[in-house]
Amino acid sequence: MSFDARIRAAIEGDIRSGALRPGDKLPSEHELAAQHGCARATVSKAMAALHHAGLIERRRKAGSFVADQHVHSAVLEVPDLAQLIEARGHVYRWQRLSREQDGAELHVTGLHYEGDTALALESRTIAVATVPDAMDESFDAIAPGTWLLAHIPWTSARHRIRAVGASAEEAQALGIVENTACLILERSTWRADAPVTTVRQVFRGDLFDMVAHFEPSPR
Amino acid sequence: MSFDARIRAAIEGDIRSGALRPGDKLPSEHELAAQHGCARATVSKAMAALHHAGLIERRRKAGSFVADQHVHSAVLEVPDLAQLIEARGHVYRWQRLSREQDGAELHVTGLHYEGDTALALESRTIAVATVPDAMDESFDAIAPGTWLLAHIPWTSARHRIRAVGASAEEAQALGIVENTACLILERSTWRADAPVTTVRQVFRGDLFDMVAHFEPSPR
DNA sequence: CAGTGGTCTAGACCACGCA
DNA sequence: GCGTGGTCTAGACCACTGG
Repeated sequence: MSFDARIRAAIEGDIRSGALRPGDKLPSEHELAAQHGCARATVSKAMAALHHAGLIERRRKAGSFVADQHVHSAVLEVPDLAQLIEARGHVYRWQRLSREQDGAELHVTGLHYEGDTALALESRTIAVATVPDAMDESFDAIAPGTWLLAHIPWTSARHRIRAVGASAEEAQALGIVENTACLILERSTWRADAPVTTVRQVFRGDLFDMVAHFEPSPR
Repeated sequence: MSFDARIRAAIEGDIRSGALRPGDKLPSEHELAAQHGCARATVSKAMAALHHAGLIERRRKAGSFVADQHVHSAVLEVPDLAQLIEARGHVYRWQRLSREQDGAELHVTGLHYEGDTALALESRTIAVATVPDAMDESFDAIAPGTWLLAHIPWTSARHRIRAVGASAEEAQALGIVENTACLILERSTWRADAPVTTVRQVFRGDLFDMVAHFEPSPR
């Protein structure tokens, strides 16, 4: 194991086991370098990684300290529906319901099927100004999300997750009783501050959930 | 700006703007060092950061490449209810409903209030073996989650998010109609592989949602 | 002011994996 | 083989900030 990994593992272990508690002061980079018999640059790299991972706080002149606990963020797995459904051993299918152009916006709705069951209802708006190629696409055979992933460069996104009773229209499309609890995922996506797409997916609450992990460790 | 940040910004900008597309090859560390007039170690640090952020892939002998897009994870903000409610300008209150010890497990249920409205029903199990101090705590005035944050060292956690219609008991506790759509957050927490606590929180769907951000950039 | 982290250099050696 | 990234060294200077 590299010095880098060894130093990180040693400190992370002390924090996890409780030997080091939040607020405790760590040795200086100089001391750690001497202890481990390596150069300060190597210690610096390890400490930077621990800092980046949120395990420690660092202050010039004062030193490095074990960070306070903060269970307030987790890595959410945003599902790629085709992948998710096939991983479950079922057949994925996209059925387009509508496609309308309204000025600079393209509106597409459709259903994501897991086998013969409608799992999610999607309504999407695509900003034609940012993704002009979308105008030439029918989205008849390919889901807009899949198509967009392959056609637009990097983006940032904001997700909102809620629980809502299905409306009459939503219930009918999904083949469930009105007012059944559904998980709503709304996602807005940007490319360098230009809006790309906004999507609302209504999932059958009885068939779908989301999972998120919180790992305070640096991978 | 440091060389490190300058190099990262240059490459990230090219990726974001679309000048560099997924799969494109980046210059070698040697070339980048020459281009920017700095040492290879500095380039290496910048590239390692871009790799860690998921923007590039690196293969020995082959070189570095712009990574494929993958919108499949996001940072979920797991709410600290007291903070969240006070940020909304309301008064937060915890009301314990029950506390029972069952062998090595401590079971606590209660309500999280936003002003006079019950926002969430919580049922929690605490592993006494991992957190013995919990036996001396009534959880009458302080929510178990808040208490645990201050009393246990670092943990990992798994979250599951679902939409479910409220059961009769849940509906009564929350003051809503049975079968109303609710957001369920289940969280299990560990300390170094030892279970700490499992909690199930039932949120009123009409009053609560969760937000997550996806940022492909390094911070 | 003195000690800390933050950054950088100009080398070096190694492991990997493509040609 | 040989170019690539991965890691490391033994220095150095600077910026910040706490005592």
